[in-house]
Amino acid sequence: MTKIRVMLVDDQELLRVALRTVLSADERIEVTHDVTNGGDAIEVVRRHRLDVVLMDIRMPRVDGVAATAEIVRIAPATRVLMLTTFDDDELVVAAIRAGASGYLTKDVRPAVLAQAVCDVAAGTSALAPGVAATVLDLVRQAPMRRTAALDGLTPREVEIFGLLARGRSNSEICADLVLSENTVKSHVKAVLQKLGLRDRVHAVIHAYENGLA
Amino acid sequence: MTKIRVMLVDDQELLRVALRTVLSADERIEVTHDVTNGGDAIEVVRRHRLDVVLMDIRMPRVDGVAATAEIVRIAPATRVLMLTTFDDDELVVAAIRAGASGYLTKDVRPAVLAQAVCDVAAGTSALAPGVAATVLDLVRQAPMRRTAALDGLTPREVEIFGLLARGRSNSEICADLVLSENTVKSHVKAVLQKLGLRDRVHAVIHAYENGLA
DNA sequence: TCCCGTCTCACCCCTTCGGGTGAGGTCGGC
DNA sequence: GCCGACCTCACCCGAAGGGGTGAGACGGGA
Repeated sequence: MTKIRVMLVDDQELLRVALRTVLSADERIEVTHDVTNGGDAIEVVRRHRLDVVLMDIRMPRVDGVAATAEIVRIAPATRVLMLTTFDDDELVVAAIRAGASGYLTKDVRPAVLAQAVCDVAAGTSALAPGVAATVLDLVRQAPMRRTAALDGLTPREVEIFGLLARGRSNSEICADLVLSENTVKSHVKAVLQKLGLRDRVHAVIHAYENGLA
Repeated sequence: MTKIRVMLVDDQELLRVALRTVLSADERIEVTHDVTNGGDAIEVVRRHRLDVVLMDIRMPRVDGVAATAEIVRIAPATRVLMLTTFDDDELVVAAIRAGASGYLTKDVRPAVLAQAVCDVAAGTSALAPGVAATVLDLVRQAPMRRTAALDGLTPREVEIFGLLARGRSNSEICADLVLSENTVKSHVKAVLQKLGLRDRVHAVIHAYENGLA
């Protein structure tokens, strides 16, 4: 049986050594490469066949998430296992969306780490317990990216948009905000125009697609 | 230090014995109860303080998902760890939504099981590798519950609903389906009426809220 | 066979909506 | 003080949407 070919990607020399020691102790695993940043990792993936890339999410130059996206693009068969010092919600989601097969925190116990590498190599996934909770929460209540797909809107318009997204009619909005219907119509018009939306129906779609609902 | 109080819920005697043996071998864990169905489990939770409920998802009478929902309702501090023979996508999601803190398959290795019990007792979560993949997929591409929040709609109406959800106007729909606008309006009216929706805006909301978009 | 559900279409009516235009008031920065 | 952004409101218009009603055609099940 051939060993699982693993590359380590971490800017910390000490940690790379530690990981190499831990993983090499497992007879199923062979650490074949060892680089310090995402850019180099991508180069290695381009030139060699790898089973698992164990990557720190925070690194100089090309960060872990970007590197992951590129790696899964050029080598779909190669699994990426994210490694981080803490379970940051946003990074977890970003990493998963980028195509990572797992997400572990660095306080993971050696045996678990080795097992996780084997798991992802086998095509399954691995989540650290602390991370799993985060991910489960996301499944429970659809994720909401609070970014501004509301660019250029004034505060009042954002408020109007929120009501539009909830399906309120103009007359309801004017009741909600104690405004004249004409004013509401003005705001709605401004919102649609600024966001380039055809009508309130598309405003609702826009809201959901951008996680504002 | 007090031990983690665990209840086993499984209709298979043999498995309960096995679980009890495995878990009792861990000094952090104490198996305090042992029942054969969801209804009994709920009763026990009502009367006793438990840390973790280890529950089979498939059981006669009250199934695991329903029991989980009830347990987390009446005892939010009690964690439910789902146990199943295979990782069924739908059940995983149902269990998570019901409030389960983890989901393991029965082929889990004893040490991992014990650790998982401790993990969820500590407030984190546990996912079997095979299950983790399923859950990650759900995070990657927004989950879609293909269940019928479309109850009572005819095939044609479902089709119309799909277009409504995408923000198509009546005239666009009539072009899409090669129908007269009057016909489209008839269908739209039927859809809104059957689903109890006020207008197409609410149809869009309905679609997103039920994962049909 | 008849009936019912479905799909199709028509016509009328009224409300809602979106676009256009204009305008008065407030507030903060230059 | 002036200008600009913002909030407020008004009026008009035409298009789109939703409610009501009715009806012809088709097909499958009782």
